[in-house]
Amino acid sequence: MAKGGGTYDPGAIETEIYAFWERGDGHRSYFAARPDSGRVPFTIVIPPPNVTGALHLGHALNNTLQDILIRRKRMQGFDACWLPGTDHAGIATQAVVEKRLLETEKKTRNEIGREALVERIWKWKDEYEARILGQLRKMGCSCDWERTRFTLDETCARAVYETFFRLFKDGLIYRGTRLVNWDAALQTAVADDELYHESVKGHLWHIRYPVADSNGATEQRSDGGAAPSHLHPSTPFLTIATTRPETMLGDTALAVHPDDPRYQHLIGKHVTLPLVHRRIPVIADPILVDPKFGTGVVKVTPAHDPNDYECGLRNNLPQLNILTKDGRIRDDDEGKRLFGPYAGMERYAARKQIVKDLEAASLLEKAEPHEHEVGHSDRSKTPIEPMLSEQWFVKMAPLAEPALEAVRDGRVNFFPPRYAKTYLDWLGEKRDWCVSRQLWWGHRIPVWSYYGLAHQFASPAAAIAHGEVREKLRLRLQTLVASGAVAICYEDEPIANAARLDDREAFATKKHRICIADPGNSELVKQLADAGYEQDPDVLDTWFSSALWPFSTFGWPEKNSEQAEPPPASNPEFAIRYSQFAIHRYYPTSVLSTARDIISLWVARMVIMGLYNTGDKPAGPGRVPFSHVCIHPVIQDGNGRRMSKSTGNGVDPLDLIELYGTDAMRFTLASMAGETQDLRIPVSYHCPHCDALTQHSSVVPHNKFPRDIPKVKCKGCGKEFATVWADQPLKDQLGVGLDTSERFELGRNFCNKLWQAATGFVLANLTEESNGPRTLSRQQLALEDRWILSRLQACIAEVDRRIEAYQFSDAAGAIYAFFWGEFCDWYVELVKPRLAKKGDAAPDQRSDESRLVARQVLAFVLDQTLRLLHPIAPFVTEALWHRLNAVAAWRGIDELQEGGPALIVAEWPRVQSQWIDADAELRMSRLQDVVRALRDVKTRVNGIRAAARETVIRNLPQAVLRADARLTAEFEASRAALLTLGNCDAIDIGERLAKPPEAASKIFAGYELYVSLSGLANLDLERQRLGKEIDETRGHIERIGSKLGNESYVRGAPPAVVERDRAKLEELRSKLTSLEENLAGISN
RNA sequence: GGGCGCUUAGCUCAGUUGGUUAGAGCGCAUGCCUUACAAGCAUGAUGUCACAGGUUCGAGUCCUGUAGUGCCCACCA
Repeated sequence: MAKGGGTYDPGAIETEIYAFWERGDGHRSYFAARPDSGRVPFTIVIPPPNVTGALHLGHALNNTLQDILIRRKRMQGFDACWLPGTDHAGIATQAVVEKRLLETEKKTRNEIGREALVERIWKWKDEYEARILGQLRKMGCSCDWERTRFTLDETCARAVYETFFRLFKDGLIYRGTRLVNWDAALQTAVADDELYHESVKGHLWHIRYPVADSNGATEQRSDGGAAPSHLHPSTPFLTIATTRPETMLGDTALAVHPDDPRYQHLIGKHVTLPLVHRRIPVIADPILVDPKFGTGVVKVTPAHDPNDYECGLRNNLPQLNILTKDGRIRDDDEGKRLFGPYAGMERYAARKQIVKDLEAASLLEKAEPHEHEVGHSDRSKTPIEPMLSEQWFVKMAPLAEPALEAVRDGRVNFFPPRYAKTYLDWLGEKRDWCVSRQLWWGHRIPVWSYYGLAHQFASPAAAIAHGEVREKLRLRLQTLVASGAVAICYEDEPIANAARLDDREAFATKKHRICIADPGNSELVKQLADAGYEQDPDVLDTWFSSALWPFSTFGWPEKNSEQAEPPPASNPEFAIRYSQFAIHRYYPTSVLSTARDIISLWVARMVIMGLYNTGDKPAGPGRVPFSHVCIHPVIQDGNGRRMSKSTGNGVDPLDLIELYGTDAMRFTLASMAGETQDLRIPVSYHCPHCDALTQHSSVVPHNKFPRDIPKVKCKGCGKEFATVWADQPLKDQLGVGLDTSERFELGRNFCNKLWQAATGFVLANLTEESNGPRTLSRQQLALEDRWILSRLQACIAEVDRRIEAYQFSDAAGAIYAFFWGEFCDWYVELVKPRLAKKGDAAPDQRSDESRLVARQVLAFVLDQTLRLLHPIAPFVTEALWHRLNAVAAWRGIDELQEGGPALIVAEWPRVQSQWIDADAELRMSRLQDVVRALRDVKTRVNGIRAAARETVIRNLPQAVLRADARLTAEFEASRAALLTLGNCDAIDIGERLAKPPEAASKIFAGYELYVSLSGLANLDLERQRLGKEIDETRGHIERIGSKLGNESYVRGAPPAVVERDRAKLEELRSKLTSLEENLAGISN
């Protein structure tokens, strides 16, 4: 082969190989699950990526790991089912589409309306879903594409509505008030994760609240001590501090700590709310109040502060909302009455005015400048207001307990196990789950409300007609409730059974809500609308549908889902649905792979819903959705920040694939995916103009919005270019800088090494002669054959053990070390002489036999390596598999096996213990010692010669290897290898050989190597080296000696350890003697 | 503030129940186009295992504390 004959080019084969897999066996894709195969299923559902944008490196990692698991199980003969899909991601997606709408058309969602907005979001979803699924394909993911789901598609929606209905019927869903983050600009609630905090310069205002029960007299403390200084003797007051003075309008109490001696006498008394003169009580609350902070008095505004809200609940305080939806002080009747002059004012204007008025009334003690973090809406960039609103909740207490139990009793296991704590701690709080969101993008809550007799009818006839419509509905509802298609809830009474509907009067007058199991029943929906019902405008939390993902995707609650028997072949349509919705087969899934940050948001809720839904009966004890949860590390950038799109430091895996190849990316990610540490990957931009690298995201501020960094300035040429996250026009205009990181060279180099070794050596040596392989016995194998086969068994065992434990980096490392460090570096080099053909110089003695055996071992080891590596690096291994099949269809040692048409479905390697060979490994390690020693001597000789401007030598002329009789025979058998690999022209091997003059030496346990340096190099460096080694050896002897001299060590340590140290000491002493002799021998 | 990790070579990280002289990749140094591979080969150098105590015959490993760092959760009137 020509020198420098090209490197592995992944781009050339990846597309073709992926198409090959998708074509499959001509009947079905190799990726498709085979529910009719009779094999044991192995299922993974993908954590559905958000359709907000493209995937980044974090997704690449997670999906690589899942593909590793699924591909290995497929090869092990399981019916592997990896279900792909995407998540509608509620607010996140709606927000990006609204943002774009505003940017491109200057319109708000209210201007275009609910339907039009939702339509646009669907378009966005189609675009990004396609991009995401395309990325997964490029990454080589072997998903069963026929099963691709979307959390908002019809199949998933059915499960959502069914679940909501069951919860509703079981009384596990209720309406409650909750503080939400209110965006007054967009007039919507925003989720916690859509907030960002920004430091705002404000003031801490200290306000005096006069004590109201004092009759103007000095309050006496119960212990008779002096009043605190801030209690004015004539008009006592309490001072509070606040950053939002306008919220005082909503105060319904002041709180002090119950043990605070300063305020004991005031607990239970009242103060007057300044300016608006409302009496509010002074209460004691040990949770809200820290007596050491500030004045130890806190104003309580339950309707506008989360802590105050909790305090209000504890103390039965009224919740007084002071704000309108657009951020003004309320000016409805109650607002006018309570807030007087401030009613109707914009919130910040009100703040200003209130401060001014307090000052005027001498109730403002002081105003300190104060910088604090204020929550802002990611979408409008305005400060959010905590505001009370009515929401839907799921009761967690009864649901959480079984889910806790499932982890405690080991039905669900976390890997690494420490993450079980995260899960248990969070679920243990059993906090009710707010499932409603004030959005348009999502599953609309399937509840219709009737608000009693609110209708104004145009005429008496219309009223009568309406009554008839309602009566008809009532009768129908009775049937529907009885059949379990509808559930009804009267005001405060959670569940009404069908009998309640007998009460026509109540039905006509009372507020009630109707939850229907199938909101797709348009005829019923219309009937409800006609009868004066309104559907709840909100949608469900996106995690609600995510929680159902392990079974909603398989068609639950499809009827056939509980049937275990296959459908009759005579009904093809049913057979397809059966196959598609094979929940009986693929649920519970086998393993879930995800990052740790959504253990509570997602993992816990899947367990809850799985247990709740998948029992034999509705709401019966169900099955856990997976038995293993694999928590993989988080990818960080070079500065240790979590990699994500929103932080602006995300990396598109396609960039890395373009630069390094898919297998290289996957192998590198797998190599880095350890159990304890997150992966830090410094990334740079590859300038499209000048190829220079610019550090990635080194200056992106964490909290600033927008976080997008679509433009980057090149450090090399100074030109600007776009990042992959930029919009297309910008990309076209500036060119796109690809993300890159030299970390991925590890994988690229390994893939190249595999490719070169396989095509350039193994396959090249298999092409000639066509004798097929035959079964071989141990006697026919050379030392290196036995050794590499033994090492191969160790590698297989290690890879198995590591993948089973989700220790991916160790699995990748084991293959790397075996193939590169043992097979390529040693076996290939050892076997080269045996492959020399007749007529070549210096053919091996046993040429024919030996050559054929070597070829067979080469083919077999490559075969096994390709199988082992395939889950991690699927493309290059599959490509080589086909090439190997072409030249050696049958492979094996003592048992032959045909390669098979596709590696993706080839059998996973098994450890064959008959090839584990400790003797060969020991002999080989001695051979390696001698070879390394010879190379070392040569390198040092050449170092001296180069320094002296002499030509370097290619080979050492002569070496002497002194060993006992047994080892002499052993080395004699490997003489050729010693000479070739040790770059040595001649070697004497024997028991009592004379040490050559002026010799460099290496001392091993039981054998010594000498190389005369006469005429090659001066001896100074060898003397130095020996001196150093002697020092080291003496130090070592001293350490072990003193250890063994310590009686308590000899008594306390295990005998085997002591024995080993004794032997070691003996060995070191003899080594020291030799070293000293050698040094003396070359000293003047 | 609570919880969970991390701190080992210049960089990124391994290091199993405590037990030989603490390892890998990259980088570095030297020499090599040795007929698979320069994305390569060979050889070599590089460590106060964050710090301070403790347990032990023996600590990178176990315990306590300190400092730094990252993530998750809760967030201070």
